[in-house]
Amino acid sequence: MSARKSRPKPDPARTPLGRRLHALRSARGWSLDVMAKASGVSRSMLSQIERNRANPTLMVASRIARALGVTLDELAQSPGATSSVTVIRGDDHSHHYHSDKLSRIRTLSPLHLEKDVEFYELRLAKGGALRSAAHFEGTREYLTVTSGRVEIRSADDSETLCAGDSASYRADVPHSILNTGRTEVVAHLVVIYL
Amino acid sequence: MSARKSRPKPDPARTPLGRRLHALRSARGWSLDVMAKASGVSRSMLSQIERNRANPTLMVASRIARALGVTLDELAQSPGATSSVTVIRGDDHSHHYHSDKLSRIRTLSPLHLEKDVEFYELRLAKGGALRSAAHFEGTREYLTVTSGRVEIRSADDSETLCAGDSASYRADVPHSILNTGRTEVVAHLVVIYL
DNA sequence: GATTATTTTCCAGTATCTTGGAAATATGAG
DNA sequence: CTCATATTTCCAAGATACTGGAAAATAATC
Repeated sequence: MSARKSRPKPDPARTPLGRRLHALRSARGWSLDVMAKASGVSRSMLSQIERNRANPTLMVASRIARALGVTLDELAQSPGATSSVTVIRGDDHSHHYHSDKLSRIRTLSPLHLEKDVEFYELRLAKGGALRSAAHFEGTREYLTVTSGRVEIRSADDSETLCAGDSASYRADVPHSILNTGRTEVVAHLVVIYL
Repeated sequence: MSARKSRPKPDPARTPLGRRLHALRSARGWSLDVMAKASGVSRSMLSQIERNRANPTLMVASRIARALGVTLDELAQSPGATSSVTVIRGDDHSHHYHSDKLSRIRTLSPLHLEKDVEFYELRLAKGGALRSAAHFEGTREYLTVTSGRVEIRSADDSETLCAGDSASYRADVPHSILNTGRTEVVAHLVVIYL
């Protein structure tokens, strides 16, 4: 029949999951049935997911991703619509540190490290800033402020951190760390290549 | 009371998701209520997920991952059957540091950090050692030796590092860092809760 | 120990995920 | 066109995800 019952589910669905799944499946010429057998998820379910009439459980989504050979993030997360900065407030007692007059970054792990982790000690004089271009996709930075106040900018998000605060944010977009306080900033930075 | 209703859900659950979530949450000192507000998922749901009494939808899982600042894969994927010890040789120039006579660990990130990353500065006097019990499953440590020589032991593997070398290894098994050289060891350690 | 506050778990109730099988639609052959 | 086959969508039915508030357990304070 051509007439719908009245649009069963308006489904605001900001998730492009359905479209993504359909693209991936049809791209490799799989029918719903084939896909069902490959993933262990029923044809009905797959159909509903593709039409955005249901958002699957993590378990089902995981099975689908595995059958397609993609990661969950590749399947679910929109290219860059995820949050950029996550802030966790720490307690107030700032660690006392000796302060220099110059801004500098000291590498605590070998430069150009062939690893997926690097870490640094950061010192920003008043007004100093560290601006970075986009790193490899999936790169993430973890910053802990030991003293001073800094502003983190990643993509469109912006957050201010005080002594004791920590933040993690995407580093695969242009990002910067700014000293917005009146005192020197001492912080420690961990960069993780996913 | 003490008597269970009869075990409501045996739940074969090969997914360590609950444990992972609990680890990540408690690692940053968040209560269910705080986590609920941060993620937009109800306390009840979070509690059930942690106890493996429910597997969330992709939407809910995504919210949780975003609140924690981790990717969906980091949250959901299998613990990662990666190798135990991975060694990367660095160049020789060791950073010069002043040496103490006593072994000690200095925390560069707030103790009981509300993050899934912690890092320390390690100082081991001659013959000193740091032995750790198993951490949460999926925990991994990244060690960079600034000076001295250390031996890393994780599970059955053992590797010796010199100044400038880095190593990553599983920390969800008993592991230890030993000063096997004649000089003091200075190293930096990053602990990541997967 | 008692009281208060905090955190976690339990408990309906509602919404919806998930599935097997039945309709509907599309594709092909003769 | 008719029939047969393949693919997708629709449809009950059962299971369970998800939530808000109550109860239980835990921690903190006096």
